[in-house]
Amino acid sequence: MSGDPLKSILDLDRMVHEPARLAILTVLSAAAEVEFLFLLKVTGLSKGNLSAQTQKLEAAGFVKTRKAFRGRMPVTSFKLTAEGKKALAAYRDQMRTLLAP
Amino acid sequence: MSGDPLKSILDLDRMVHEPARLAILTVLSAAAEVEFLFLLKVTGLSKGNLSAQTQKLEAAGFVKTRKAFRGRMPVTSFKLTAEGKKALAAYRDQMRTLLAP
DNA sequence: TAAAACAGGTTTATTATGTAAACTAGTCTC
DNA sequence: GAGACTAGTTTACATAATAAACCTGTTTTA
Repeated sequence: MSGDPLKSILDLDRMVHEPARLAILTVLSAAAEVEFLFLLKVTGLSKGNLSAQTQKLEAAGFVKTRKAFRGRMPVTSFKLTAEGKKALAAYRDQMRTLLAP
Repeated sequence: MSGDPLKSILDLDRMVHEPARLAILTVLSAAAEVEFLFLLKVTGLSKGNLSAQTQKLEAAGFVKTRKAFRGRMPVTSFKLTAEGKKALAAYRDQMRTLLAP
């Protein structure tokens, strides 16, 4: 199924591979929906970085953003799309293969 | 032994994490010493990129470069240093931990 | 109720980084 | 000895991540 496992390293999905985004995706993969401030705490990213990275993930089609209000305060929530789940699963498979030998 | 596995994603060693270098290190970890042109073929990197990345790995202390001649032609060879082996092993451990849950 | 402090983010600006294209020094071939 | 080739290196460019500053609205406090 797979080609050369070594050259496949160069094909790693950079959108997933970047540590900040990998952390975000990992959290999202474990819960149905997650709020901005929760992500902020569990990942330890800065607000600016978290905002930028989630926007990139959304632009890539891996994450769906939902904006709402709780009382009068804004709340932004994220969830993985089907495509995002697929991409993360593929990345994990590739990484496992690389770590195996 | 480890702290929060999520936040540890952000501590991934970037010198190892970069795909081009991860490919190089992976090859080096499987052989005592490896030549430039061999690396070029098995990794599929461009010459310029391979040269740049091996120099970074050397500057980081992960790789030792040896320059010699075969006949009259230059041959550049690389091998992992003890520090390089340690860094790669640590990276693999971290990645395995992240993929486990 | 005006001012100050805070919440929840976003935008802009600054670095750093990876990558490719062009170059170099020397060798081989015709 | 002119041109092509080998084995790389250097430079220049384009992306990218990160931090700092900013913004809109809300709550607190004096």
